[in-house]
Amino acid sequence: MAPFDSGKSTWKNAALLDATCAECDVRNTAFCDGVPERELARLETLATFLEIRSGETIINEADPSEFIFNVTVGAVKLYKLMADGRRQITGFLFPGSFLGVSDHSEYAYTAEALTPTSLCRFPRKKFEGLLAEFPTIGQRMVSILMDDLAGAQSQMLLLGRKTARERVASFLVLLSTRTGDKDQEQERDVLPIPMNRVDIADFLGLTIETVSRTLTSLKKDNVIAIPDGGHIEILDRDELAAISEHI
Amino acid sequence: MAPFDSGKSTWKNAALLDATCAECDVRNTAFCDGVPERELARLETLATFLEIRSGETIINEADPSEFIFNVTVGAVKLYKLMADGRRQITGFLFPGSFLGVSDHSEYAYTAEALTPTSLCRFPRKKFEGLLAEFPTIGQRMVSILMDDLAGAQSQMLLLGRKTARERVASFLVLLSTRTGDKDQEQERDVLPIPMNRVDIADFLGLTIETVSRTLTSLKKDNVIAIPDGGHIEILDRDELAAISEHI
DNA sequence: CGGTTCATTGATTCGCGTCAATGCAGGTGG
DNA sequence: CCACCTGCATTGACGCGAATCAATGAACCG
Repeated sequence: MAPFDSGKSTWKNAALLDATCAECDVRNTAFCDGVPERELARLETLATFLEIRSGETIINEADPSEFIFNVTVGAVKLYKLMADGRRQITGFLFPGSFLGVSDHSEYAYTAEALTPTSLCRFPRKKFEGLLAEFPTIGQRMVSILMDDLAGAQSQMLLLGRKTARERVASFLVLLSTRTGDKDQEQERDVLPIPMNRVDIADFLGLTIETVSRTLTSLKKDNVIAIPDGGHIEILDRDELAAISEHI
Repeated sequence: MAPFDSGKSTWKNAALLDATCAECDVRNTAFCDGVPERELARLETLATFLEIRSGETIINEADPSEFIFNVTVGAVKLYKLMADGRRQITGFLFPGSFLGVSDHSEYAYTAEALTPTSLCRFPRKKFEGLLAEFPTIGQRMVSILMDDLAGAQSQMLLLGRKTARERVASFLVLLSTRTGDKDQEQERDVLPIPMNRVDIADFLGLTIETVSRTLTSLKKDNVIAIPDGGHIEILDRDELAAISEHI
């Protein structure tokens, strides 16, 4: 990646796309599922479709939360920073995920594209109008946010109480449930890993060295294989799940 | 507390109360704020009012999520357990808080009363009907759940990246913003601490010994005072906030 | 009073972080 | 084509912060 390309650009530089809600890949998983088919044109008038390059920032923590987003293609990381640079990645988003959680009127996290990513964007004000107009969106949003909150609780258990080995195993189990639904290599359980070691470490509350050592250890125990940096193959799923919960 | 009293009872043993939504203390902070005044009677037909003793369980992790709750009086802890007994407290709830987050159709956590607690309860199915009937409830719920999610993200930063000293300081700052709004001793910053050291440790991802040592250290540095086990006085709020973010 | 529970304090251990060196792939230019 | 980067991952040596193990203190209560 060219130097002027990394980290500094935002959605404001993003390419605008000419997409439609009716043909959207995540039509039935995002909150749009709460909008009846015949009203999709109405939804579309409020939506803007964006395309983001890898490494670009979508929203910044503590900025005013003017928009909400749905991820339609790609992968996104969410993180919070401390003043001295310590970072906690609070989640990875994949197609269908909601993006733009705010505490009162400010974004609660920074969001950055891990891969080339497509999004649809709604102004928050208009979105609140939509909630009034289509109560089923509210039901879908409550369901989505509760699932996200349940995921956050599980991550708190991981960060507060699990060992490094349990964390890495949990991460792989989690990843395997979130990605690769329509891949052909499903039975061989080869996970694409769109994030680097730094991201994994900052997600698990560890260092890159500990992540690396732990992956090596799992490899030595024939639980996983590492064909290349971008992929991990799960050799023994039951064992991995057992390690993740210390059974 | 008598032995037969601890941990085993649930809301099924709870005393039923004869309360009203109109007179409710949290009428304007809970999702009920989304219901217009004239429709409160309608809301009330769906609500059951409960009173729970200290130490009693309100819901159990992985049980079917039949109900949702609002806390109206008292304090509640939420936690997840591992098979070997390790525990992570994922939050403390105070009056106005929503209770009953579920992952699909199962509760995501166990909830237990820290003090004598009053709650109102709604069957989940009926609640979904309410969402359809009063879209403003959906808006309130989205706002409440987003605030909870933002809080969960902050806690992930704490658990993943903060030192013991930073965690304890963060906890005290957090507590001071959640409790004691209508107390007279506001300016002296004396926090009531409804939870014991084990609960604090399990919330912060530490041990009781580390919590105790850290509190002693903060006391020695004249940042806090500990008049008795149930209270902590904040002597230097700015310093405490600085420690919590390592500035 | 003894008994129980909870908090504090001290001594020691250990898992993971820190520091440092090496490996390895991809890109660039002579 | 190969020498030389540069960025990321791996591996090893060592140190530290928090956990563990253990003892003591303090409050409460039958």
